[in-house]
Amino acid sequence: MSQIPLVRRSPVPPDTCNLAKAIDLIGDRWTLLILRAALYGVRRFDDFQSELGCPRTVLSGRLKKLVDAGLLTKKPYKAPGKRARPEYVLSAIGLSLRPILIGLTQWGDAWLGQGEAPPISFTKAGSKSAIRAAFVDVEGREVRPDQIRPVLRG
Amino acid sequence: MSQIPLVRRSPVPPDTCNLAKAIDLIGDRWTLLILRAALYGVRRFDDFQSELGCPRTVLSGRLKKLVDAGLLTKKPYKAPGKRARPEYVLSAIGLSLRPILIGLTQWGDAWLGQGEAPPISFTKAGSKSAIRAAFVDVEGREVRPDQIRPVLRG
DNA sequence: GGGCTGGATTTAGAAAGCGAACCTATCCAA
DNA sequence: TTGGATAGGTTCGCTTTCTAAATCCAGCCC
Repeated sequence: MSQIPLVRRSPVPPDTCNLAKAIDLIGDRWTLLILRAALYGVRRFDDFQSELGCPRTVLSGRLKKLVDAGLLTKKPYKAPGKRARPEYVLSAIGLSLRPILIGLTQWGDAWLGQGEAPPISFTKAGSKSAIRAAFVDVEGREVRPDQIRPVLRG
Repeated sequence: MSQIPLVRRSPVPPDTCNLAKAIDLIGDRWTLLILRAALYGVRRFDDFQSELGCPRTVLSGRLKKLVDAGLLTKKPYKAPGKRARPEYVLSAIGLSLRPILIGLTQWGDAWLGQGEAPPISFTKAGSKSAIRAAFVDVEGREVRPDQIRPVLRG
């Protein structure tokens, strides 16, 4: 079980913590659902809207925020015979959230799935066995959770 | 860059997706900040409150939700000469979110840290070199992001 | 008993969420 | 050239949630 030792305060105050900053930026229901859809390949306003079922005003605001933050890039596309419209494409910053959201998916599969087989899983290209989120050292070897030690700077 | 192919709809509708369920449960600012603090070892109502600076009513509600969902366990503690009070301790379910939040921390360090050295990092016990969140196959060997393939059930 | 302390609830005003209707620019067809 | 269809986005009221501050409540101490 490896209990975490009791503290009265976290070692990194929230206002200098990059986790807290990340939570500020993407830590709300609609933003996370937008990123989920984007990572599956959704790119267009109305597709997001019908996927999420959220108010258009909220969607519009969230997309703007994500573009401003650099997670999404707004670029025009043009279907033949249609007018040009903007498309919201994940940038490298946004794409790099993929492991985190896959990790959260697997966490949900394990604990919230009510025993059902997960609707989606992930494998290594050319293999059939599942992969999972974990920690690795510099050489890419797994580090088990009880081996993890936080190190404060300074 | 490996662009994600355009889709009009995600392959897993949000209402059967365990990622969406996870987002519903923990995908809000305060809940995530509570879990962050809990993973650092914070356990008590007032400590959470002064750590987060959130309204006590919100904190009380969120703690209840997390206890109901089984991420936190409420158990009494007693400081000598004080009355017994509840403590909110992470369960195995809650603890298993650690890789995800560390992953998000490192994502924030990489993209939101404005070039500053991260205030906290993580190493393997007995080592000095940093570890990072990644994917591994069944044998515990790293799988690089471009090697990941989603597989739909059925 | 009376103060102290740490959890937790009440209340009233501020902010964000919500659904539906509307606006706007472009392409196509008549 | 006018009219409709379409996709992106805004405006408008209404409801819910968030917030801050005060209050409550149960023990433990003296």
